[in-house]
Amino acid sequence: MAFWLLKSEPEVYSFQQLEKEGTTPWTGIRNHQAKLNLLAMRPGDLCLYYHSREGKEIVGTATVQTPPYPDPTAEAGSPWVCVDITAQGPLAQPVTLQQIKEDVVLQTMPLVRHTRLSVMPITAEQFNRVLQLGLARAI
DNA sequence: GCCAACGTTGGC
DNA sequence: GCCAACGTTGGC
Repeated sequence: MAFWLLKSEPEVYSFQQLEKEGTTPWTGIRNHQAKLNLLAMRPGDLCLYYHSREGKEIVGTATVQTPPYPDPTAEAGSPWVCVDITAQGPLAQPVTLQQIKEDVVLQTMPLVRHTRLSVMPITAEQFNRVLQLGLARAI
């Protein structure tokens, strides 16, 4: 099983929206590196859901439902793909970009250096570290 | 709102 | 095939 981080601008498509819909096709990826990452996804893989710009924090987790398939929002014959993802659950406490930058385990995620990559692989250790930080409740 | 990073486009 | 111009993303 593999672990991923997905980025979305909450004003475009938020984690709350994903929770409401349950499952959604993760379409519209038009970057070749991100596409390669989508192609490596398999059903059952686990994803962290990051809100870029408004938020700048990891807010929840999702699971990959399908293998990669041609993105229906792309021109026929184009190389772009998508997968269906399902909301799993929100973090009790979002993990902020600042926390990520300060954490020895998390600061090596591509999110920090490759700020424009929207689908990126992470390690099991990083996934678990975010869950651990996300369990802490704010006072 | 600004700007850095970076991908894409188009002229040559 | 090079590179300047331009558009987009996303942190600050």
